Amino acid sequence: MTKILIVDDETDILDFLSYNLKKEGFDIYTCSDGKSAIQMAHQILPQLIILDIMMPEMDGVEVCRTLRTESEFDQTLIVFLTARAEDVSQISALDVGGDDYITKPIKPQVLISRVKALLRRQRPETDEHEQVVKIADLIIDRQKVSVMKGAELLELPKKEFELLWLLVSRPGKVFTREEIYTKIWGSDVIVGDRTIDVHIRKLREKIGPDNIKTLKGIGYKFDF
Amino acid sequence: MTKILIVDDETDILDFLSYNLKKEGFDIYTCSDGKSAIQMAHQILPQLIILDIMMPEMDGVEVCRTLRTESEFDQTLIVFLTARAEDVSQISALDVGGDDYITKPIKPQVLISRVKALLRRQRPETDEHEQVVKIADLIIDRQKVSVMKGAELLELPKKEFELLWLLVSRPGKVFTREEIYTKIWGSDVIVGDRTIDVHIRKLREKIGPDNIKTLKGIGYKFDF
DNA sequence: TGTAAAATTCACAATTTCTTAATGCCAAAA
DNA sequence: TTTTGGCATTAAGAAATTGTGAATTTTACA
Repeated sequence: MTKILIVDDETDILDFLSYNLKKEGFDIYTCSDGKSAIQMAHQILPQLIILDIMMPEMDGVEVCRTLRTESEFDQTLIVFLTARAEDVSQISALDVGGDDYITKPIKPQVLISRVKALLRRQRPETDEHEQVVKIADLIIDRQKVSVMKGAELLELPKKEFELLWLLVSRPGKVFTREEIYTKIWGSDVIVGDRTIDVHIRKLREKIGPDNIKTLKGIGYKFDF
Repeated sequence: MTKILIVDDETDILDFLSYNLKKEGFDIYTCSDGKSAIQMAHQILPQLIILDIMMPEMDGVEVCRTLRTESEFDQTLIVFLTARAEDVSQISALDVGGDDYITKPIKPQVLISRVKALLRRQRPETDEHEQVVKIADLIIDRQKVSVMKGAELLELPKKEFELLWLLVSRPGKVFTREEIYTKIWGSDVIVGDRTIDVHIRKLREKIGPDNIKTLKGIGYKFDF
């Protein structure tokens, strides 16, 4: 079931959103301030977080920024609630790692279709806790750290596996070198420019040359 | 898995309790004030709640009283944390519907045995894991702590057996060293870097070299 | 309390994986 | 056509990780 965490200091809005989304079959969690939101997010690990921008103490943008520094929330969708369409904070909100925003007053239909659209965009099979991804002619098992290519079993070394897992986590998405560095090596490790190329090459050697595409000057993506 | 909600305004204590209980395999949720505690309790529906009595705004006794008015929490165990054994609030705490109390300073052993005792009282029977596993050319019997390899009977020493049992409990899954440590030694025991290797080696000596696979930088798995 | 088995440690050896550096290749820009 | 920027390829050696035999410490229990 899709878990959604809603954060707003106004109880009315919390109730309103909860009601409408529960009706659609989502698993709703609520919370009324930024600090608890972060705590809860860690425990719930929701697929989507709806964040009011205007909140006392810690506002939505701040919460988002905090969550986005943690790799745990890489895949978590974050939607902002904002009072007026013209609000400048919308821009900074999306800058900070938000995926979308919804303006008040909220129409249930708009809310629901936005939420569904976002979730649809999200990788369908790889449900946060999902440990097996089937894509192209590959079955990638996170727990077994193994890849089946057709009937053949591949055992990739750690870095290669992580790289593949990253690319496959969002098929079609282009990962910049920067992203790949920070996610696989961590931002404090410094490695040369060719390191990623080499790993990409080894992956291609093993899983075939067609699935991993190079976009010159931009990055790599997994295509299928 | 048993869910435990811990409520305390002091982060140190929260961390301390979380750490010790997680180590025992409980599913831990935390929260630092009474109001959020009630909100979370509804969403998590934990089997047990550990409540600090002294908290700003809404104290533990108050939280307990509130929860006890709802039938949803009839079966929920509530344990109070209190600073001194003589604290009069203990009495009112238990009056109010608490199941037990623990006094600070908290000793991990006391904490754990209290919690387990309460849960044991609660839960009549837990169906244990399968006791005999047949895999590859092995028949592994948990109760007898013995392994048949073909027609040959092996009697493995405790640690070796536990390690084999762990690996075999999820064939194919890679267990990191970290996992192996915490599951077999417990995260508070410190053993050297080569200890696992040595046990793996002894296992391989006895059950044959092919079934236990090393994934460098990741861990070990049982393959078949 | 003595003793044997079990568990752990240690110092290296053996492997595997990762990174780099040098060079080639290609397409787009000058 | 030449230059240039960016990626691919390769092989080599660094670095990280695991394996091993023997020694040492612990533990279980007679």
